[in-house]
Amino acid sequence: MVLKGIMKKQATIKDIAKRLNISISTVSRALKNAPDVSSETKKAVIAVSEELHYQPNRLAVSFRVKQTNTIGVIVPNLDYVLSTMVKGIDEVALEAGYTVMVCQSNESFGREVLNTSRMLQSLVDGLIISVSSETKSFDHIKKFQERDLPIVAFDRIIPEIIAPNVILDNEYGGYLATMHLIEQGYKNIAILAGPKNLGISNARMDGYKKALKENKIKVDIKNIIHCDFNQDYAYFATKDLLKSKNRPDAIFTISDRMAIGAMIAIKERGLKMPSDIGLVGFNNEPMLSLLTPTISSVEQPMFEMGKMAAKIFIERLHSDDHTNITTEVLKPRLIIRESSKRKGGYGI
Amino acid sequence: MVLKGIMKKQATIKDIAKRLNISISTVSRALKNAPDVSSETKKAVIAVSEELHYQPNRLAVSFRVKQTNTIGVIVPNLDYVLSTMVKGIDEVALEAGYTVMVCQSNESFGREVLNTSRMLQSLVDGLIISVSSETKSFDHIKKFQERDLPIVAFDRIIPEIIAPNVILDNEYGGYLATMHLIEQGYKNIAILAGPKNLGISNARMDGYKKALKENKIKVDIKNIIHCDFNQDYAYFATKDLLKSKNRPDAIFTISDRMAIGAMIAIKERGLKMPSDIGLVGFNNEPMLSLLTPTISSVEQPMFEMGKMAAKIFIERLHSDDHTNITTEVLKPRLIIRESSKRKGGYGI
DNA sequence: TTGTAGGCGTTATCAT
DNA sequence: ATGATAACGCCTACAA
Repeated sequence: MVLKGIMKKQATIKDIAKRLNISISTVSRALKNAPDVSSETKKAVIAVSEELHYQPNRLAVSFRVKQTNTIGVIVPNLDYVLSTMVKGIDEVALEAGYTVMVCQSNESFGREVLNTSRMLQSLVDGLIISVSSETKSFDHIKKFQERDLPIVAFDRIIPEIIAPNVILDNEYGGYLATMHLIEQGYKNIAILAGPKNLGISNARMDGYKKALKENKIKVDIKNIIHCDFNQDYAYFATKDLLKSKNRPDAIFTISDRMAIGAMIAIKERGLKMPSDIGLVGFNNEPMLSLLTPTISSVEQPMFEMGKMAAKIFIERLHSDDHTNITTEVLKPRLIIRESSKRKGGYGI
Repeated sequence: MVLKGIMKKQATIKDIAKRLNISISTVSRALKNAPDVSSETKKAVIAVSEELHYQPNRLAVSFRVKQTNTIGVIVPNLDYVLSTMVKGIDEVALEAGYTVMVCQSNESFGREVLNTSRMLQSLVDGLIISVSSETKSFDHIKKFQERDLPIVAFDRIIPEIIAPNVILDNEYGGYLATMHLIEQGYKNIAILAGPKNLGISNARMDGYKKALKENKIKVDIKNIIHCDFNQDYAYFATKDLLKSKNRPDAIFTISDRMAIGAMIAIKERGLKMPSDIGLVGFNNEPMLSLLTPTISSVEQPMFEMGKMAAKIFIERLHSDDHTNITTEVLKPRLIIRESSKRKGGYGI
């Protein structure tokens, strides 16, 4: 039951110094290629350090300089969209010499708080976070600010007083999808939205409403269904929708999982896509092109968003000015497939 | 361009000591509830530490005790299977008070080496890894051993001299799938295997061969196709297979992505599943039940595997005995769906 | 160009 | 029960 430490002791600058009969400060300087060290000593130091397989003790350095070169990343989960975004973060961070530490909150506020506090206990230089759906208070995030550690929020927005955001233009996404359905001749378009208070959901719905209004189509409240981000809920909601007297002739779901649920209900009802009813999802998960019919969807620039978040983060890390809090908004694009395309033209 | 440190200085045990006019050693002891501190001082220390919002500086502690309470996890990517496994690791680690640091190698050996070396530079207490497909040499992993840091490999096996493994019984998975196809009356069963030297692939193929032999079916080398773990390769391979004179009447693919590729080729050829040809995949990704027809697949206990890996890791961390290197083998199960079920009976 | 010395926050080994 | 002090590995004024 004894916790174990390091056995084969790592060489330290002390060892190098001893070997060369010089002081540790000289070694330290030589190792970081300081200008005021003679090239001979430098060479000697390098040689010995290699011979001894010297590796700087990052813990000691971090402790000393109060910087870990580690970025904390917290995400609600690692689904297709988020794991791709994380890959983008990784990409930029690694290149900039930072290590990324990924934690999942599992959409739980408690877990998120736990993660932040662990990270805060000195292991990270800042935080890139996509908050859990439960997160309504941001005290745990503000704690980073109090220590002047940069924060960047991505995917899901948080109040701008707190941190810069990198998000998708969700309204535009909803607008794109709805406009497309209208162009294809659908008249009675329903939306499966997410929970009522979720920003992402409302934004996509706003785009939906905007498109309808622009086309002088009245927004029918019966066509707006709030349900969980979940295939089963979407299935039942769609089932109900299709039973109603004036059933919709198209459905826009704000996630692909919901689109799947809707699709199943549509098929059960014996309706054909796109002729009887149109369907557009959101996220463009790869499986959509494998289904019958293939399903149209709004695609996010996931990888780009991750890269952008990391880029902004690192900029802030290297700057003293933390006042200019910006919100970076990336544009989605629509991928048109069979489920919604009933006119000729140039869909993809 | 100035790197920033911590602004609002965190309280330290020194501050607490000063406030109470006692020594820092007493504070340190009180804080960790040592038996030889009077309960009064203890109480006082706790009170002040709360008032000052004292948080131990983990960096200092880690530096001092040479232990970070962080587990490094390296995976080739964060696809469905691996991200679920990571969730399992997370689960156990968090509960045990460890923080998990996840890095992706992107199936690149170089990236994997970089990740390990960064982690090794003192930030982690050990490593849980699923090696990249490029990884043939294990020196970078052995370095952990040299420092006596525990390693656990999961999902993809590495030589047992190096570390304990938590893997799936891949042979049994291949056996299950093939037996099922035989039971369903298929006679000429092909396998889309992975690259020739990949352990996982060979094991699944061994199971395939075993099932055939048990049923006195000759293993036909023309029915064994090696191709990349990839939808497109599988598509072309299947296309070729179906063109051959004596075309197979069933295909077992060692991944679901490959099954998709095969499915597309089968449909193009105008063959029906399961009547004309049977198909079984591997991994049981959720989308399989959404396809037409739904596709049978071998399911791994992903979450369990993650938990198991973390459990073993933590056991080793707390034990001095590192000699007993075991390989933990978990059993997969077969999920039978439409693509392979042409007899009655109790499939799922 | 090089060396000396102090300190980062904590733990642990001595004393007292 | 408590205190003084050294040490962990490294960096960085300051001094020489």
